[in-house]
Amino acid sequence: MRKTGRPTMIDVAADAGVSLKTVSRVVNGEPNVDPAMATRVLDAVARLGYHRNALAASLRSGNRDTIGFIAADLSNTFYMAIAAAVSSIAARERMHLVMASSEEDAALERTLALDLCQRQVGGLIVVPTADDHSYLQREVELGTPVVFLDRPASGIPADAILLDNRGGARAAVAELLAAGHRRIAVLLDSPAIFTMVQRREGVHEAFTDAGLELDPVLVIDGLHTPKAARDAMERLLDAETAPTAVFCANNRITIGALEAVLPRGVEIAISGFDDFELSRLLPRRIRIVDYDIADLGARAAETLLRRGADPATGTHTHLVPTRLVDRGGMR
Amino acid sequence: MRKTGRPTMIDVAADAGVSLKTVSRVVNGEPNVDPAMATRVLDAVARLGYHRNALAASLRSGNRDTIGFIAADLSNTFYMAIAAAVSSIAARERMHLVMASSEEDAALERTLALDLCQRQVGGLIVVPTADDHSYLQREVELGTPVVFLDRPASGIPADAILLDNRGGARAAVAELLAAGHRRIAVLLDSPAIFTMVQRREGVHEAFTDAGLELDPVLVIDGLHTPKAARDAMERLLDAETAPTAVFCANNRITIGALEAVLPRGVEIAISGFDDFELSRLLPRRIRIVDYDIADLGARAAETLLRRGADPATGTHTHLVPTRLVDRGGMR
DNA sequence: TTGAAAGCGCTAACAG
DNA sequence: CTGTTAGCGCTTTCAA
Repeated sequence: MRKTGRPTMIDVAADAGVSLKTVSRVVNGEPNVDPAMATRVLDAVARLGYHRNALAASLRSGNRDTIGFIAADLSNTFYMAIAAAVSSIAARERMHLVMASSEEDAALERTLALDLCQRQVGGLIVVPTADDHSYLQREVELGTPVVFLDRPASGIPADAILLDNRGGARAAVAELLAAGHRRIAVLLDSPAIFTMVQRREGVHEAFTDAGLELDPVLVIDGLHTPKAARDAMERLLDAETAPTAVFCANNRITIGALEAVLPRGVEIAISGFDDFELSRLLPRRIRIVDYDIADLGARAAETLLRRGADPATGTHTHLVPTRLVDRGGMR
Repeated sequence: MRKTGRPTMIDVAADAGVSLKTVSRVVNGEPNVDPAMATRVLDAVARLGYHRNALAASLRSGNRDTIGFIAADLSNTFYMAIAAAVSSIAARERMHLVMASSEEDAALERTLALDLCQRQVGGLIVVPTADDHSYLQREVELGTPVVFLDRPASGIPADAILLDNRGGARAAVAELLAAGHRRIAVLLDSPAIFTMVQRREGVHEAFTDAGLELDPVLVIDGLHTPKAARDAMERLLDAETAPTAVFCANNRITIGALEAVLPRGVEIAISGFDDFELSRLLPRRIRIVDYDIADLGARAAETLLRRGADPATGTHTHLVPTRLVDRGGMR
């Protein structure tokens, strides 16, 4: 019982009058221990208030029982929901989840990822912000499974769990076109974001499929906050030839657009990617490209655990399907 | 370079032709190292792809650089938001956050907490579900700071960060009374939950202050889901003497009540504890007992870190203030 | 079935 | 400024 004040196996062994190894056996529930001895050890454990030091144990055995999760932005409920899903799978496997946020900063992502590897995580789930992940090559080779989420990795072969961004956006816009809309506004976040590029492609595909063309004036990107989206939407509504419909490329943008549209009470069809809390309570009906967010996290965790077992060969990219649903329309 | 395949300091030392300790110095950025040697070491580090094993390092030094967070229910956005706030403070201190959910299960809470202690966390933030926390007594004595969040601990002296539940509920109901409402319904979750008891007390205080009495028929508790709250609200609205106002004791209940009220378009004042995403977009105006949720998490983290420095004497309970705000009314 | 000894990868203490 | 020697608390051989 030295500097930390915590009793060690040695203390327990001394107290029980057995060897260190016997204590180890009892504490770890190994078989072939004389019941009488086991009792003596357990008594000593209780008396001293002994708790095994899991870190020291894993040092020698090499057991890795924690999963690292690096979100792009923890203030976004999307990533929090994924973290919750991953956490629940981790708990099921008796593993721990340590989470961090790169704040959409590539350098920070790298630091955090490498930091977690130094902490000997059993695996890493990353929502990539960086555009080059070769910095993880070494860790992958050394046996740390890495799964990318929401956005693919580059410069390194690895599993990835992605949404069907293109298909979802395409379906949403195709529906608007089928309803007769021609002047369809498209609001997007920065084109530096993978999902935005994909969703934009989906929009174009829908137009192409219909033999129509998208008016570039109605396409606005770089909308990173609901406020920016609201302002953009207001400008569109004030324009001479206002759109009759709008496709919002993510939930923050949808919210911003709603903030512009609702107070005016203007007639405009709204369709958005990503569901959000309380979308059902909205006063007007909107269409949402929805998907199972818990499934996204769960698949990532499961893919990671499977990788843990067998080595890193034949990486896969999983596409999580989307579906169009009705939201709002209450009152 | 043994079983794990990962190079160790010994490998680096051999490669650089210096002693282990010199490698340690360079790797840890300690001063007083000859630049020439440092370069040689750094070269070897790069050549071998060496990364320091943080677990092994902390084994000897006793450094604890991870914070454990046990939420009551990670599917609740309230706790997720807190986790995000804690994570951000942790990051600022170069610490990691490992999170888990007790799923409102006392036994699980205990298992998780003790588990994290075995992993040598530098501190624990717990949203308590258990009604006895003496199981943590030992760890606290041994120097692991523990802070309770949202609900107080029992059977153990410890810091706690709580909301001003009573004051918030009281203010909300006082306002309804001042507006002339007399038949005020009160919807609550289970009275087994600390916050519910407090908020209920606040409601009673408001009535007492006004020299009025609360009609017990209008008080309904045990509402654990939005659905249950909606059903209860519908029953109240169908009753002969329907309430003219309702106080909802948490956000899930407020949402349920809204689901009952909005489609009917009935006139009833709604006041609820806890803000929620998009409350601003609601079609009708409601009053919310709001507070800074990030502040709640940040205070917990900061209290924990302060405890880390000085020993566990003079524990405090911090009350986070609430304020009444307008929400909704859009459209 | 039990135990002694070696070592996981690193840091701490003390010399040189 | 650099290296040597212990040891952190536990698991892992390998004997007894």
